Amino acid sequence: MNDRLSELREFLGTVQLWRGLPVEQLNVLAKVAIAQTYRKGEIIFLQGDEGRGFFVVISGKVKVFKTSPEGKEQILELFEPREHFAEVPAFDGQCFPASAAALEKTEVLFFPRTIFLKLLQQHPTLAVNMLAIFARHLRHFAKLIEDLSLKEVPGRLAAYLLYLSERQVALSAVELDMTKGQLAAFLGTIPETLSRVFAKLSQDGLISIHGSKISLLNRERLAGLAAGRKLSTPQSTNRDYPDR
Amino acid sequence: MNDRLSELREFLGTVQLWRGLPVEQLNVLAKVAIAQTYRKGEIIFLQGDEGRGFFVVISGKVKVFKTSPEGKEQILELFEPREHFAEVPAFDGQCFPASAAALEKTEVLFFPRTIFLKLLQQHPTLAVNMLAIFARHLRHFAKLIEDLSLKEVPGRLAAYLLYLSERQVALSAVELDMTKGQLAAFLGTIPETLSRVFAKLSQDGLISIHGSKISLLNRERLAGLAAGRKLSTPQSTNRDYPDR
DNA sequence: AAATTTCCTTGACTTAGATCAAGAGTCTTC
DNA sequence: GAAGACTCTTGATCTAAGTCAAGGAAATTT
Repeated sequence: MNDRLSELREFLGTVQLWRGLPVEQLNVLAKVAIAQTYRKGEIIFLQGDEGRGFFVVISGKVKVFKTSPEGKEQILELFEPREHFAEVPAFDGQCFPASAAALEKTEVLFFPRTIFLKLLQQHPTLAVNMLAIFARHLRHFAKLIEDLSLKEVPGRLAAYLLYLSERQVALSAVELDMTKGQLAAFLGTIPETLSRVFAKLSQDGLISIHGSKISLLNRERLAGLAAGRKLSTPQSTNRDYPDR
Repeated sequence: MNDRLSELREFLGTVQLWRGLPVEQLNVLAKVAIAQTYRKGEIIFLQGDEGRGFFVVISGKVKVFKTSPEGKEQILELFEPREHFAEVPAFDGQCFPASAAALEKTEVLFFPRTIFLKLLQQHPTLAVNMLAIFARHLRHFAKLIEDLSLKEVPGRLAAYLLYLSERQVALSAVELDMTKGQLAAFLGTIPETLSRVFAKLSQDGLISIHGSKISLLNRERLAGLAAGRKLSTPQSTNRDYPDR
């Protein structure tokens, strides 16, 4: 067993989807995996392309997104090392329902659909892993639909900031994990609007901004916004439930 | 084997999820299924409720939806006889990510989570059925996100009318399968706006309306709208590509 | 470190679509 | 079949957010 292969096998063992797979199978996967490198901004696949397989991120960051004819973009999900994307087309053999591009220099492993399907049949545990992954995506999409349809941009931003502050350890400041332009596309808006909303929340004393570091000054009111309540008059600060 | 049980078993055999399940298992399912009836408008569960199991529609129609604090509603999916919903909470045991209500008098079968999980472990084919179902939902949600974020209401309506005309046999007229009010919530808007958009498309000669029957007069331009192009000046009718 | 590109912000303006309100149809149901 | 209750339509108005344009701040390249 040469070095590169065993290193690869070790990496594959840490990927959600393959959890519980015997070592021999990981070795098989390590052999059939096709390594690909993408430069910043490069397209990995386009919506409508034939879905020949799926991808695991080794390093870098990938966005899966939709675009309108006018050029507006909606990011569906972001993927970081050890995460995988495009499992649905790999599973059902239909075309990619969205496009994917590298947000920075990115290495991925590509797995052809055939191998994936064979493994899925042989190892029922894989199907359960897959179900867990699909279930997570479904919950995420349901949340995104709710945000787009029922919340305004300030609410979506507030929800995202609170989500970040849960994920990150830091006390009351969060660090944006993408550019503001990308965040705009993620929240279903455009950079100009996001910029204005940042300014508004800052003015109203809910946050303060230092580049990509955002301090959350009033979690109650941020949570209110995130729950769909409109930004109310400041009045007494720090009330538990701002008026609707 | 009494009559009601065998009838139930036969019905269960026609449900996607249980496809390929041996007859003995269908009998087990028929025994544990809990029949429930809901009146028109009645709530089946609310977003946030504990997900104790999932549902198969026997008769009637169910909407799964989200609501904003202000009362606006977004329908995520509609379910008709033989279809099932709330599989995700049944699988992962977390709370319902949306609410469900009966649109008319509806009979459902409820299956407790425990039985569902046991069967899933014993019959790997079920996991594959489930994956196919989840994959379909994911594609549907991705489409809905695209519509909400990147298309305007006329485009969403045009896409829906074309979808109906594919599904229904009729030549150039389609019959709406829900009230216009429900359609509005399905398309991410409100009845007033939908009504105006119907009027606009009718004025521009793309459709003609007779109650819930809609004739599609110009599929090319409807398809253009659905693809995200703006409604252009009528000029010469029936051009393949209206100017953007 | 200067230069070039990318990213972000701000201002003035436009617009799609929501809100509020009032009628007009339609369908139940008593 | 009259009464009541939904459902749909239309008008007037409002507003969140998109568009267009320009300047400034960062970051990357050479």
